[in-house]
Amino acid sequence: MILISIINLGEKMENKNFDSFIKSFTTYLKKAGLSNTIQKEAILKVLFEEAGHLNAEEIASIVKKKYKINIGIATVYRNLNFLENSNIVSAIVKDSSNTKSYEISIDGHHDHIICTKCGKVVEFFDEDIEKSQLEIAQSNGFTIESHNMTIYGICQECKGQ
Amino acid sequence: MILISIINLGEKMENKNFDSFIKSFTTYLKKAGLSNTIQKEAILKVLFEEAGHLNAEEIASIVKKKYKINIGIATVYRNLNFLENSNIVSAIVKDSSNTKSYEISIDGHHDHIICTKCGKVVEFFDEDIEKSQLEIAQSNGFTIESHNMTIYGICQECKGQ
DNA sequence: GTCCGTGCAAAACGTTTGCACGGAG
DNA sequence: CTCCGTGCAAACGTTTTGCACGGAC
Repeated sequence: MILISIINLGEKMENKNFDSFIKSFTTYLKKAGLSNTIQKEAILKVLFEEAGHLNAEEIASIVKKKYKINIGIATVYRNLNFLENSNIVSAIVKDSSNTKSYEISIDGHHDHIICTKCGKVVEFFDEDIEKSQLEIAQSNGFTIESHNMTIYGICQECKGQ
Repeated sequence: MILISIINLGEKMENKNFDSFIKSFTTYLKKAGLSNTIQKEAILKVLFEEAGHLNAEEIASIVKKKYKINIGIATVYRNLNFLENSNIVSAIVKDSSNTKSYEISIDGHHDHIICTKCGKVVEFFDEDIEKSQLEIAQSNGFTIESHNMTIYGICQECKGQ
């Protein structure tokens, strides 16, 4: 039941601006008996505005600089974990490092191509791959919860050099 | 050039027994100016025989118990990194923990479905997904180096409970 | 004798936890 | 007054690094 409202929140986020997103978010928190804070909002705003894939340290640093809010790294991790479990943000691991990078799920689900040279991340969504995954999981008796589809390679610019 | 011989080694490994595999491996090391050691062989043998997805600690522990070889965890990591870069072993991350598990690439490339409840790993290979990935990468100007396709879900047995 | 790979221990890294404080209801 | 979320610092688990030793050539 909680899961349903979480997923709905994720879906409702599409095509909205940040203010209305925060409104839904606060409502969601209240329903769960939790309260919104300036830190939670700042983390989300950074992910919303930077639109990149940021790790916890980067988020903390931007929050401090841009919004002059004192924020502890533990708070960032606590909130990112909460947001990830609520399907509001999603995490990817850029190869070679063991660091998780996060992005807001506002554009709906997509997968990633990452350049192993410059780190550039390109997003894509492929209906066929999604369908194949579902079939594979089903034929193996699995119910899909999530998946991670990341392609690593060299981008055009880096090939040119 | 180094990369080519590495990839060839990976391909040549299919359908061979461990002895001939080690022979190719030693040749590959010699070409690269490196030497084989009892530790390298033991790590590979464990991955070859156990056929599961083992993390560094597990590999070290099995090497010590089964082959009575003293091996330091640093050596295991050093060799696993080398083997991964040489495409001889590949790593997956079982969700929630941040630990890498390794498997030998002897059966050729495949992807994984992991049960988030019991940790069971099922391997699969899907021609259509592979093809789609190639097309997506190309249309974005990328040359694929590798990819990670992991589906997380609940397996039949865990659903039954 | 030189060099490379090792074991050990310490360090580094990303992340989580314990605790006391402060602000909201 | 209570409770929840926070900052800080310490702890944690995984992985990497520095160093000295020993064996292969």
